[in-house]
Amino acid sequence: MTASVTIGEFSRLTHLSVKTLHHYHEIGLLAPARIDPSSGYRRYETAQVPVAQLIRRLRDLQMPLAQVRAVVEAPDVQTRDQTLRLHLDQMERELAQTRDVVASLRSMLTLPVGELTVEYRFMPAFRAYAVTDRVDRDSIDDWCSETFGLLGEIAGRYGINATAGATYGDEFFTDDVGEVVGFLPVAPDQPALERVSLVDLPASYFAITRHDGPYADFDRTYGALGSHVAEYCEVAPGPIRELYLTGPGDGAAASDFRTEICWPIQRLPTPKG
Amino acid sequence: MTASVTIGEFSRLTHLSVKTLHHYHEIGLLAPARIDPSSGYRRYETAQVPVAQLIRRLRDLQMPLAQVRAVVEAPDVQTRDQTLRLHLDQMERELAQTRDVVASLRSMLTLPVGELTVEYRFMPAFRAYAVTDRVDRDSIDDWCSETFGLLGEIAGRYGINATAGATYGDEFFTDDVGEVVGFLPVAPDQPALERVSLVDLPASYFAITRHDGPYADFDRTYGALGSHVAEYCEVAPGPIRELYLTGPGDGAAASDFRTEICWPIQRLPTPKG
DNA sequence: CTTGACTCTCCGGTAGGCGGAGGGTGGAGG
DNA sequence: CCTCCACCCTCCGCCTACCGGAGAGTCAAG
Repeated sequence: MTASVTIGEFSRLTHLSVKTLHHYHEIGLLAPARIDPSSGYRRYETAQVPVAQLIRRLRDLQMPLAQVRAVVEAPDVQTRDQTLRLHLDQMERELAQTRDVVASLRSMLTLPVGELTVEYRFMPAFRAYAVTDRVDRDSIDDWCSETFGLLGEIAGRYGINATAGATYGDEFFTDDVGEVVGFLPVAPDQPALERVSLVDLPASYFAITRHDGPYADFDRTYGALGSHVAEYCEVAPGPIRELYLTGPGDGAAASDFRTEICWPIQRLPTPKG
Repeated sequence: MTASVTIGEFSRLTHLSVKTLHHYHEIGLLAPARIDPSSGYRRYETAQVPVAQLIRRLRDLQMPLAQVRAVVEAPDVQTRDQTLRLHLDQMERELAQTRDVVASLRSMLTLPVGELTVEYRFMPAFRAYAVTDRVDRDSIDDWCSETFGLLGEIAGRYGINATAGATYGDEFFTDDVGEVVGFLPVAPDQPALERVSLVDLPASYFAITRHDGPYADFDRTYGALGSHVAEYCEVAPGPIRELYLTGPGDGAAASDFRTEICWPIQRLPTPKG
């Protein structure tokens, strides 16, 4: 039913390099069926080929070895397939995202840098329903769709007609993980709810510009606005705000999204610097 | 027009971490505009933001820093955009490929392992038009479409009615790069041509199985056939052959591809081992 | 003058291996 | 039986693209 082969033969059967097999043995992911006690030679069984191939495929998909291990060591087929399916879904989302970045980079090649229109605005303090979390940058899309799904639902139920927004702490950008607050402005006498908290956002001056288009292009607008602020304003501490004038919740296409990006500043800049 | 900022501010403008900026400085990819001689503090210019953002985007697409450097240091915009467009095309091909692997992995989850039908056959020596190259595994798809495009064209022009194939040296699988020979069998008196060489393929016994479906699933059939050979046959040296019974050149869908995989063996196996 | 936020350099570690040195094995041919 | 060569072993360092932290210097506000 099954034959014993040397590491070189096994390498040919699985298309994994000898070095890789050594590595997988060392970390205990794929140990040879037995080891010759005198020579130390590894002997693999042909029955191990399918496992090795599964590992190879998962690695081809950039799955980290830790996750690969979770898959191949899954106690039963159901668990294994479930884990796998999750990763595949994940992969497909990332693929779509990469496609977006590629597309936006392409458009960046053909389209010139647009003019930047910056508006200075004082935003008074206001109360809002809010969802606060420490969010990882990789999962911000999921988090947003969940959060603004919830806030949108609440807005509909209570007849709140306000523009939702979010604040992003500095660490979110610099450390790729930080505090994010999704908010929906409400009247000061709005009652508390279970699923969202009630917060007061502080007043501040802001340098504001509108970003038109998909979120994949945000970095350019951020950079342009940030450069502008660095040149003409005094930066104030506190998180950056985004106001989602038109977003996915409005059933618009990504190219029709409208977002205001609000950079906190100390005061209105003096005309001419 | 431009303002000088500290590394921390620059980090916020570009969403690159301070550590990353240090790194880019060290390798000379993105040096600060100037360095304070007394304190050693880096000072960046806001004019550097777009470059930094380009780098960030390219890194998001997994582009190695060496290539990123080639792009940002391109002498003119034409060169740069050309390099970039090439990489983006490349990316999109890889994306498509990844999608295929994901799809095949999904089907692997649902479909059982098929029966393996192995046939033993003696293949006499024959002459063929051939294209021989040292091919990298990453570029095998491109190489094949080019090679078999050429061979197909020649077959059409000279009225050759034979099944094209290829041989793959061991190193192609074990080292991810090796000699590949695309061939088109011809009569022994076939005249030489300019664009392809004329080679004689040696006779050998083979263990042969037919792989039905897209090439992304090859590894399973390879593993199954290889395991079979390891159990029942004596492996012979020499490259593995593939015969493309039905392939992309025949206008078929990937699921209708038919390929014979031929594993060289010493002799016909003795019935019952 | 202190405090706290920033910044500097240097060292070490991470994943997932690759490449090579130095030395032991195994089977085939002579 | 010997020798040869291909194969195998372990160990060490290197690779990319950074991250984390230590220890020390710097800057601006209070």
